[in-house]
Amino acid sequence: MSQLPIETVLDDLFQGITKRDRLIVKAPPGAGKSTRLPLALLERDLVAGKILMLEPRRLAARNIANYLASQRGESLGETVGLRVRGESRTSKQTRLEVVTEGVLTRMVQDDPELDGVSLIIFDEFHERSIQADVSLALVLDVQQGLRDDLKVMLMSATLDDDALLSLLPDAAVITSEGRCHPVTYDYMPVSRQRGIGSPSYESLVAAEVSKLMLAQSGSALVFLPGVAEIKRTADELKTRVSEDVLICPLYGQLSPKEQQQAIAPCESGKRKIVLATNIAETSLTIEGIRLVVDSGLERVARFNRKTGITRLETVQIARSSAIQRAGRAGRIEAGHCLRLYGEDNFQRMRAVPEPEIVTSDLTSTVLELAQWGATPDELLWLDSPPELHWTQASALLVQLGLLQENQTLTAMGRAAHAFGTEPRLAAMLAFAKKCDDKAAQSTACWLAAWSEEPLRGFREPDLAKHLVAVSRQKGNQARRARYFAEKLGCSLSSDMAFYWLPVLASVAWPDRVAKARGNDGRYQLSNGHGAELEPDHPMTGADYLVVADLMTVKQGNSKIFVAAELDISELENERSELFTDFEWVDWDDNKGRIIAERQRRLGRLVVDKTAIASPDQSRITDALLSAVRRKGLSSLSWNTKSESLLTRARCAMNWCIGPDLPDISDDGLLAQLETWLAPFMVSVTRWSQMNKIDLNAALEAYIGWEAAKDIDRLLPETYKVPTGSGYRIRYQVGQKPVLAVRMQEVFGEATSPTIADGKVTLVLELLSPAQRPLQITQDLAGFWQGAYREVQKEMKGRYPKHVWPDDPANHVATNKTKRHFKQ
DNA sequence: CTCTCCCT
Repeated sequence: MSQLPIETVLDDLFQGITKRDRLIVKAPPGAGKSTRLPLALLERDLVAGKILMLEPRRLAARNIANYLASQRGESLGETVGLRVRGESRTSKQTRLEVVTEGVLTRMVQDDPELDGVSLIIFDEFHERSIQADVSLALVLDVQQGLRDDLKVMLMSATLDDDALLSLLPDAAVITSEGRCHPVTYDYMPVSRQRGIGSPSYESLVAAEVSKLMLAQSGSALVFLPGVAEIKRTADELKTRVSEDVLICPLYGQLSPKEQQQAIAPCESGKRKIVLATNIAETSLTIEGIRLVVDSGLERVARFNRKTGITRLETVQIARSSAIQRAGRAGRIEAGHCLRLYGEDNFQRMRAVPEPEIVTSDLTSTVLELAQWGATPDELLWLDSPPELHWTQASALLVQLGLLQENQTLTAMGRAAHAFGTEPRLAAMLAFAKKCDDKAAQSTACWLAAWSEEPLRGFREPDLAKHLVAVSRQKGNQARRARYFAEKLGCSLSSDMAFYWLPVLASVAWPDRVAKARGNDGRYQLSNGHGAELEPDHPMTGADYLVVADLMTVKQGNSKIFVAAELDISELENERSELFTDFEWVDWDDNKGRIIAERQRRLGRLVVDKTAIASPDQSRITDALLSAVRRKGLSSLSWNTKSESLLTRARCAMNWCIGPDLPDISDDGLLAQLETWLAPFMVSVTRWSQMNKIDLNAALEAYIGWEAAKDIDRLLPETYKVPTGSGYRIRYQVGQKPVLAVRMQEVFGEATSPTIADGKVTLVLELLSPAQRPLQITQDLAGFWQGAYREVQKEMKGRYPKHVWPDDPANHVATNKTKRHFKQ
């Protein structure tokens, strides 16, 4: 085998690893970074302890580990080991462990000092999965605080150097060439009518693939966004290709054995078409591939903060992914890539994919960091987790009973973390463990296994039927159920505990308990959102459901796919922590009376209520205040005086009085109604009496008598012009104050008048004798000198009886005509 | 026409 490009930089790399603690290895596909590099590290014996190499996918981890072991003439589990979910192949001899991302996070959590580990390699770091970002943050924390001898290496094909270097300024950067045989390209834009989602999309893809197979030699790798597209394309292809062409689907939910079949070499004389998701985009060599067909699409999980639901979206891939996908064609010999989009489209793609941590549900991440005992601002991030997502995730963990308000784990939270599954399911399993009912525990295991990997294409609304079906399956779900059962110390049964099932589901999805809005299948979820059953759904009419699977649609109610009927009183018996008591008072506009009731609530749902017979005055005040809050400040009876005080106080805050005043913005006042408005409502019992409130007095009391006096002095309501008349100053928040006055009345004023101890200049709106606007100026002196001449000429013509002096700055002000003046 | 990937 000829020398790989990475060999030429190995010396730099060995030097880097001796001198620095952090390394960045940038190498395009074919350099040998995931294969030659780790072997070279083992051969050189540069690091004393174990090397961990992180791969983003199980399939990739398994293949690389197998390949590395075979290169050393060993079998897996000797020097080279593997650790992924559900499979651990290591021994005392093991010096290089290939692991997946979640496994690394677990290892760090279980042993923060990472005893015996000397080097951690993050392969394919450019993919920026949330797991890789989180485990890097933890590993860097370990390096800084506990293990200054630990080395970290980030390997990537395409990565924003600047961002990474500013995160790790002292890292050694090693750049390698790639090696790739030449690849030729064809572009074929697909019209919207035949594009993704249209019924003819897969037949178009299949036609192009079979044409390519006729025209070219070798096997093909086709990148499609998801399982549905893969299955339909496979069906279409069967009728179009000859029998010596194998059609091999490849995606994550297939069993390891099926996946292995898809990437294994063909029998001699045969060729194959691999239909893959982006599981095959990196770290995977498939025998005999020299043709690539790229749909240019992928599915990404996008968390909707409003509904708390993660939805899969089909989106255009990034340019870096398009390059990776095409590169698969040139691994063995010169290849060809057909892109099912235009070349201009390729140029317009975003350069690199958006990091998952920015768009994902952070519930698992918050739990992980709480277990670690750090807040996000104490760790290093390439992209910080967004604060709003973080707060929402924390709130969910609190609701699940895993986190305390102070962000530390509860006892149940610590127990849940040990289950190694997503927080909702972990909370449910921890609850099952405590409830000490074997049937409930078995059901909990099946529910967790189902939720991790639901049955695809099983159109069945009843959650119980899903679990029964899952319990009859062999494979991933059964293995996971057994794993959970071991943790709970229970045995698995395919009889579901029907009493417990809805309770368990409510523990996992407390935000998705649904209350009927009527008899027509419309429901309200405890998170406040609307959801509905399909028409003629057998559960229509049930008072309460717990929704295990639903889909948000762009507009209107979410669609409920899988649910269980719930007896709300049973949930109250088993998990009263989910419920809160609440005294609700409000003014009902339609009925024209106070509503006062004691409510039992689950999230936003009112599950029970009793009227409070004769509410006392403070309750009535509360009700009216909540009506004010709903209707806004403008619903109060403002008059000129109170409105003027409020506006002037707000202006004063901007100009001269500063932050001593309480928050008197609309939001600030609405938030403090109890403080400033309530004391003036002692005898108000109906909305119609609200107009009796002296808002001026209330505001004056709120901002303080001294401040109110200052405001009157600094921001007077009127301004006295030289004639002695006072005119109202127009105040508006965010704008300069305006004084409208007839021009003649300010003769004798040399410069623009000011207020607020001279800090603010009045804008003069100068009017004609007939009160028509003539000029607006903030600089009266300048006006007299300049533009006044023109105005004077015009005014002399139109109002000859009035005085229009040549030197207005020093003339006597007047509101009268010449005749009066002469007398 | 409901579903990428991953977790002691």
